[in-house]
Amino acid sequence: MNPPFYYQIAVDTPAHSAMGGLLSSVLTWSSPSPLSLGAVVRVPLGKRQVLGLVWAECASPHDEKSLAAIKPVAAVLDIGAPLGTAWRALIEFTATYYQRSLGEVAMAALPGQFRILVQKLQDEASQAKIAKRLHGQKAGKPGAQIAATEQGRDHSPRELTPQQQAALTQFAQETRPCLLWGATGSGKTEVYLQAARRVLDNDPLAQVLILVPEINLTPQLEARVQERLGQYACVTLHSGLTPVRRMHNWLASHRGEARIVLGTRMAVFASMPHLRLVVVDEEHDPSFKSQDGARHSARDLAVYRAQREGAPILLGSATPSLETWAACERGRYARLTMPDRMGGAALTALRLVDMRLAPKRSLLSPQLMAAMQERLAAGQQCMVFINRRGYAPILHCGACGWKSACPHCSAYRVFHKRDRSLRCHHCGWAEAVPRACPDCGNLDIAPLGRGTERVEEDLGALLPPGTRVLRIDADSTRAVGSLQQQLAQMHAGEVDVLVGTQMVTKGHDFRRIGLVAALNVDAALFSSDVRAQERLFALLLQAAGRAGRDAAASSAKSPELWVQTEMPEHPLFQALRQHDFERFATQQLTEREQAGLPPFGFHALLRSEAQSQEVAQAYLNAAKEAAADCEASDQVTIYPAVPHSMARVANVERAQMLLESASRPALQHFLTQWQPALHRIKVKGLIRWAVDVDPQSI
DNA sequence: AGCACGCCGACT
DNA sequence: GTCGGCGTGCTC
Repeated sequence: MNPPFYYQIAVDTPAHSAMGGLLSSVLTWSSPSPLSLGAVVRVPLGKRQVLGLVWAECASPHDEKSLAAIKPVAAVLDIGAPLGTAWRALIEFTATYYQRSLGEVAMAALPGQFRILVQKLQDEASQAKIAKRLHGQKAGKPGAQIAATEQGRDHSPRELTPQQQAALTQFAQETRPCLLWGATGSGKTEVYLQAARRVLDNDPLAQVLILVPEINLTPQLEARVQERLGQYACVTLHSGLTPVRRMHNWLASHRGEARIVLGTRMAVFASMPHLRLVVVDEEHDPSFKSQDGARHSARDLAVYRAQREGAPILLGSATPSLETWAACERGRYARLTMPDRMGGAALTALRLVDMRLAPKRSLLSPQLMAAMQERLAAGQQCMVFINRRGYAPILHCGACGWKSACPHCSAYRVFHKRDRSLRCHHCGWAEAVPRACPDCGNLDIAPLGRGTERVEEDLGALLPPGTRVLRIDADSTRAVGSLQQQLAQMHAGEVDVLVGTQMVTKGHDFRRIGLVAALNVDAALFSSDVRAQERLFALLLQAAGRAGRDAAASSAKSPELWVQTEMPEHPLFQALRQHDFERFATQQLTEREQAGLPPFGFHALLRSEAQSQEVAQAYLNAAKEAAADCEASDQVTIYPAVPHSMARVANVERAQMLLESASRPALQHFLTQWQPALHRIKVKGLIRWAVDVDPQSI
């Protein structure tokens, strides 16, 4: 009998070892025969069987005790080739940079269906069955839902505008990551597709990764890819796919069969053995930053991955993130500029309404209503954007002051008139609207503020009878396909006025919209969130881009973006008026440099959750004390522990502590040193804690 | 995270 | 006398 081989295998056991660190989730198993690094395996762990990834070979342990604990690997999942060196490097980088265990990151990056297969099939113990499900070969049907490859159709390139051609040429010559800074309607998508075509045409194995911020944007880009690059197999990866389908698409990419992978942030972890081009569309979008588990930025990881694998990367946006913009200024990234809208479409004009002069508590100013009526009379459509769904954000009793607070969260429940409910948008707690004030019995309880439902109602009352108002938000689009159906109604001209949340500002071209109005934007101007203004600028410019793509074609009045504000003199609006992102970015970056904020300083948050605020903060305070002994702690400022801005959600109190450093490597080094101490701290009643590197908001 | 073991209150 | 509450602790 030959001596067994020993391997370090990554498994999902958060904080297994009190040592913490990268390898805290890597344990040792044996195998009678050699295994490939990157092989996906099933291993016994305690009483269960779990998914594992072979990470490294290791020597037989010398001490008897740990040798006795080692069990053999139970099975190897046949996924074709093992996961490659580059993929494993991406996982290792992610785990290190975002301070998570290797196993957690690796298991989250693999299709969830793998875990289910391991559990389902362990009693059947049939390798053949596992193989069959992995390949999905039932009666000759192809496993992956790969878009049909049509050889016959004409997929010849579309003629590019000179600025598109220039951007493409420059991109082909660049070795640095490239920002494609293109106005809304300048044709960024066509540049992505041509760049992809070049790569795919020249290399029969080449694969292209395209990331989009939202699942809602995949169908239309998929259609464009199908139309322009239909001869190449394309798969999507996003949370809307069934687990089995996602696994098949993932495997198609892993095997190199899918030449184009199109997806949301999860797609950055697709195994792509022949990755030759990465595109990140709307790179500034906050959705690229994961808000659960390992809080990674898919955009930043895409940049790392592309550079690591020598693939060119194109980051597209009309309003780039200030991080990306600063990287261009420093020459780390190249900037490709496309200022002109295609077909010479007119720039949307900004109209500011000074709400200090409007009647108190009115939301729709008379000027805005008059302008909308004018547009409607001219046969144009209007869009009203308000980032609040429901009827009113608060229900309020005028007699005793009762407000519709959520019993489980530090938030108010939103009044939804449609189903007469009070709903908490944070924990989901819902109740029927009380007939009278629950505290004093007063019958006269009133909605406070406005959401999409109420704006829809107001518009119905204020606009001429017969005006067709449609509302699009998370509530109206709950059913599958309803978003597409509602958008189609809008395109078909069956709607005069569209009311919606953020959802409607992204990606959809409504050619007949002449006027876009943004309501209730002032909160962002006064927010303490460092990125609030950046997000508002992007949102408003994006909203402006929804209007007037056809304006040049008709003799109609040029398109307008209406913003109602109590601070029309704010510099953000002055830059927005000129569609001058550069001016806005320069001004913001100057402020951030002076304040040492990103991208001039670097942040991490230590977050904690407990039944009480005291316990949550006690953990953070203990962590702060332990920090003094860590290397590089002199280069890191640790701020006092404070309650999270939404302190309680679903009866859990949340606290956080900000860390700041002028040096990214110093912060990284410090965090790595700190990690074991964080694991060692025991505070009674603590539910969980986590480090969030490069937090989106603080 | 699971899933054990383990040590104290209300049931057949 | 057992069923079961969830408090600590381990998983190669």
